[in-house]
Amino acid sequence: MDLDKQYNSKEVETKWYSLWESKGYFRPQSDEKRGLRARDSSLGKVPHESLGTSPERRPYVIVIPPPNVTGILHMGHALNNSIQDILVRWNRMKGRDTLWVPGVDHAGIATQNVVEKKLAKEKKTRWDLGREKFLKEVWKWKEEHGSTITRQLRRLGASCDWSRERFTMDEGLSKAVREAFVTLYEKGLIYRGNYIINWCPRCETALSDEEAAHKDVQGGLYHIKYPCLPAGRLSSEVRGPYEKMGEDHIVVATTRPETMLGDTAVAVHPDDPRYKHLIGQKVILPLMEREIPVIADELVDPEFGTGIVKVTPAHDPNDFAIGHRHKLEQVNVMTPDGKINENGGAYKGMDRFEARKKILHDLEERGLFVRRDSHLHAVGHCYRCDTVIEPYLSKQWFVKMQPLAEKALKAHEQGKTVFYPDRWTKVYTNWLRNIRDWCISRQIWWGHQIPAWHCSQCQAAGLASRTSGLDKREIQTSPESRVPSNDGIIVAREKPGKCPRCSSKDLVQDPDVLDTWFSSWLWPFSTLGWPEKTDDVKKFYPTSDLITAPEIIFFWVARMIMAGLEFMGEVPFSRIYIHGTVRAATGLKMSKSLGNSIDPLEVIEEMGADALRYSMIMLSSQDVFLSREKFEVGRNFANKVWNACRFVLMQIADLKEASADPKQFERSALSLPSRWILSRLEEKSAGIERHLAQFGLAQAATELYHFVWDDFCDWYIELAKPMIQSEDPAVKLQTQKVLFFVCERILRLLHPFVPFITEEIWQKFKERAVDGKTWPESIMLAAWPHDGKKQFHDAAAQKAVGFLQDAVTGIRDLRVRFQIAPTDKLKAVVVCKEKGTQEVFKAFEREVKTLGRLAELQCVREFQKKGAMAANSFAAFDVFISLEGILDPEEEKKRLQKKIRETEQWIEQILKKVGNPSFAEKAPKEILEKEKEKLEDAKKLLVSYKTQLASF
RNA sequence: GGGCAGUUAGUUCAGUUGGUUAGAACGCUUCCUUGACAUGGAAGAGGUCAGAGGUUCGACUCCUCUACUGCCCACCA
Repeated sequence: MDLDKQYNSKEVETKWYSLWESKGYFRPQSDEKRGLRARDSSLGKVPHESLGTSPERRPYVIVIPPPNVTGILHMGHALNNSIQDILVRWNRMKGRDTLWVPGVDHAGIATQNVVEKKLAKEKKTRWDLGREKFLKEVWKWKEEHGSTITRQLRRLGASCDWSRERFTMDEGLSKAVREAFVTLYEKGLIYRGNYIINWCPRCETALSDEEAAHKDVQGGLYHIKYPCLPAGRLSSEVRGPYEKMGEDHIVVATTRPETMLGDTAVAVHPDDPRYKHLIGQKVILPLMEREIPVIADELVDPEFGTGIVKVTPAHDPNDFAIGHRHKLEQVNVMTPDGKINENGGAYKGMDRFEARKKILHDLEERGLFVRRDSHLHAVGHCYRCDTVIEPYLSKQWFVKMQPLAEKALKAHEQGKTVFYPDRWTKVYTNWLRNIRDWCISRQIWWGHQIPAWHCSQCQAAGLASRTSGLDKREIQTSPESRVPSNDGIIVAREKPGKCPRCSSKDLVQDPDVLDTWFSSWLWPFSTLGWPEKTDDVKKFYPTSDLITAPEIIFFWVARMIMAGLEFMGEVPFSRIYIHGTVRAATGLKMSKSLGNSIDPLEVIEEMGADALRYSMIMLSSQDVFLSREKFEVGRNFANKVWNACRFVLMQIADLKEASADPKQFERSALSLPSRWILSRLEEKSAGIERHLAQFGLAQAATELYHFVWDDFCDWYIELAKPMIQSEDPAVKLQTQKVLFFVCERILRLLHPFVPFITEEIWQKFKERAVDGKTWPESIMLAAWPHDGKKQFHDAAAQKAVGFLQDAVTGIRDLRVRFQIAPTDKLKAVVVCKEKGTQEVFKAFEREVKTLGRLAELQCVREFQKKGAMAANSFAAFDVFISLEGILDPEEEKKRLQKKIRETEQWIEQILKKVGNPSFAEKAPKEILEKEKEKLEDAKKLLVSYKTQLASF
């Protein structure tokens, strides 16, 4: 019946989570076939309030950011999912139908890398296995390891509907991907083109702009001489000019010398007076000994470097653009794995960085190397493997983003998407306004293969573009327009039987797969069954809130909104809560590679999931800086709650009428402390509700923490102790009832934050209650205990308990100050003029005596000194204790004088404020009143101090 | 280069639309193994609210500038 002395978090957590899940509590209420959470059935009916006080009738739905299948739960996830779970549990308790769809994405590149690494240990590559076998390996890996993170989410207490768990490679979601791709293609929003993209030579795949992480790198800016070619002096002496070049050269500056092998021009600014005469001339590209023209382009910044740029259209996005304008040849000098190819002459086969060294060396030998400046510049790195990205010309699939972004912007203008906190709105809209096309093809195998088929017949017939092979990303010598090209390509939802043009059956599917985000951006509706017209789609789309970290706004949030608008005609969610980033105490991002990460699972093992959750939430008002000790706050709090409830259960052992019904209380029958705690409870519930409604989880958690610890444990329970000992059985009974009532409500308020411990305790409360059989089976199905009513509000009780707290604190202060042993029972005198205050102390005699450990408490109107006494003064009263033989009068005088000085200063300050004529004129009345009250209080205090001082 | 945050007690942070003598947690000092809890209780010390101006009767709060820290974005070779 009673709680164990020690809270066993591990046991409790496993017990309740499996019960909740097996009973189907995580499923939406509307899944009626399960017969669960039926409000009106005798099982689920809550006696004290009706469930469903929420005016919101739509279901509460959130989409979990799919964690990556290769990942494990890190602190960022723990925070994110704690927040989501709190919101879901809170809304569920408010009676809303709730749905939380969990799942993971297939993390194309990351997962493939993991499996390839495994193969590498057996000295095998994916090519050795071939596509089909390799994919089998990946699936096998996924079956074995892919559920780690979802298991960990359970440990955290996440109340996801696991029966609806999804994976981006599921058949249903794959179908959604194909549908989305084909639809966009048919609308002309997907095209295939030859562009400079971010290429990872290690993963050998294209990356989107978002997947290229730019980092500042201290590199070199190399100055290199390109010999000029005077007209008429050309091919005969190719090598000759180098030696006697004299002034006949120009100097270009570059950070990537190895790309010079692919230079097809040199550019200057058209208005640069230094170089105007060169435009139209030719220079020799050293090492390759090619003749290349000097052209003029606005893009060149005359201020940077030498003002002359080498143009490599196949290896730099700017140069690509310049090359496009000037119809330059594009010479690709690199292989997909970052080596120099056959276009690189003597450097063929060298690694790009090795080639750089060799080229610089060779240039130096020929006297063409001028100098190296140290240069800090941003270099793209693969976000998965951190390899330096190579801007690379290749044929890829793209999504035309502008039309999609415009819809999203319009929706935002109509107020359909709101960011919390508001400042992220600008980040979001700026990105949308400057959006660039999205490269969605990846040259890997793990993922959704692009639903496009190439007809060999058509391509052979020359109808096709210059694509000759599928796997070779060969050089394209002329830029293509961004118009979708149908040549030899058939895009379809399923594999076509034959080519619609030539009826050939020789069709080969495009080997590329889609960017993982191309499936993730459909998540809010693909997980509900789209493109099928399922009941779930109808009922749960659009969803309610999206909770995520800032780094994912572009990757995911913006794209989901665009997809929602495009495919569903409606934004996928209207509120977007961006929470802080979890960092190590040093301020760095937590990451395993830095060795500064804290494993949430370890924290759960050590302190419990509730402790982890509560600590994180309390810290989450902005970026969360973590260290192990920070979790002690939550652990200590959980322990406090446990023990307070244990105490309550012990105190009500003989209580027969324990109930959660608020109607059982008649104010006139209640003691002041009981009236006070009920009033506070109501007040705090409202505050917590207010905070939760606008994602103020940290404030809500902090407010609850202090209410439970300070108000309930430190004061109410302490006040209740003497009341329970009361000889008046009515007082005792009433106190027991209030203890039970308030504590049960606290459990419900706490439940969204600390689900496990509250369930464990609440079940004991349910056993104890007379009407326990009519309570719901689980606290997670109980009603949220705030209904907006103000039935317990009690200003008088709050004021009275305020006096009591002051008096007790005042006495305790005196005890400590004069080092009086706790066992010494003192005599104390309260001096107060107002009758109301006197009555309060008369009513509180027993309580003050207990809490202040007094033998005797007197309450008088006028102060009469009897021997050595010391006092603490408050505006409404003074409290004295006798200190025969302990008090040092001189010390006490000094202290009083100091107090008097302080109080005088305070009064002066107020007078200055109130005395200002403009203040009286302009300040609001309430403020004026407040200031006057303050002044009164200060004056009373001053009188007290002076009276005391005079008595010495 | 552009943008956005932050700067409050020894440390980590609160501080709601300007209006209590600026708060909490941890740490620190003193005391307490009083039958819910030492993962506890009581009391206390500790702050020119980054700096400089401005608006105002009144600024931690609003505005401007400066300094430092952090984050995001950006094609300057």
